[in-house]
Amino acid sequence: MSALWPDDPPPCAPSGCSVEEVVDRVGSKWSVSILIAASSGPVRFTALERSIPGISRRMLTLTLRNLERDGLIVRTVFPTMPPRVEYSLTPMAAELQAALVALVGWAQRHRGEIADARARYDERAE
Amino acid sequence: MSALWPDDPPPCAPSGCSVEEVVDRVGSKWSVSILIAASSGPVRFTALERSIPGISRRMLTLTLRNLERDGLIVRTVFPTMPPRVEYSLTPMAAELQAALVALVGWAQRHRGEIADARARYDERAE
DNA sequence: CGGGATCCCTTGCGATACTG
DNA sequence: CAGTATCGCAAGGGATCCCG
Repeated sequence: MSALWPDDPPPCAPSGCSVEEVVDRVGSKWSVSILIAASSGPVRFTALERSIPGISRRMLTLTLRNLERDGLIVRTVFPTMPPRVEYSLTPMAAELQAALVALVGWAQRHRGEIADARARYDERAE
Repeated sequence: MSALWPDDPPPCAPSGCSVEEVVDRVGSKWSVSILIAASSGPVRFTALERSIPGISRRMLTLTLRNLERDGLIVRTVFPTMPPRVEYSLTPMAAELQAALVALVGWAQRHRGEIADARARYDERAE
């Protein structure tokens, strides 16, 4: 077998690149918002809806279902009247929090820098 | 002004939630792969293409343009024949690396757990 | 309160072909 | 080598209405 080309970057990770898995899981528009909003303990549906500006009922439901499917969120139904449903993070998702917080922190620190870069790029292209 | 509802989770972050900005920037299908592949120093177009399995020429170009626009990647053209173009991370992107690596590490550690959760969820729904 | 069902439009993205 | 151009589909996601 031939050796890898010397100037090629390593293929993302040893033994199979799971980068796309991350993006598929966390890259949907609302996943990160929901995971962060749910990190402060069990949260109800409506509370989530209020704390995430701009999200539609439909996308909140869909994203919650996907997160539940992936084992990141636990859905608990209290059969009361009116119904009460609580969402909370699994231990696996709690572990993810640190990375997510780092990511959001980075975005906030460099928000202005990015905006400037965009403006310059767009102006230059006009 | 009324106080926030006590049981509402905090709105993602103090002073404006930039969570969606992060996701928009990093959440596109190939961004993370490219950023990681480019972290080992200046990389040429073709080298990137080889090290990211499954990416199309079109998406590589488009994603690189977006990353350049956001100030995450610098594009350097050497006017030789044949042409030679190198891509490298900006300091801002280098700072992002740590968070990205953490994210990928998390995905790899929990890959099996997630697959299991999915299988159980799907079986239960059938 | 916590959703599900539909409609519909925008976009991401792959495939393919052409170029300096 | 390092792209650009065009086509076309399928998924993502918003709006709206309905329901137990």
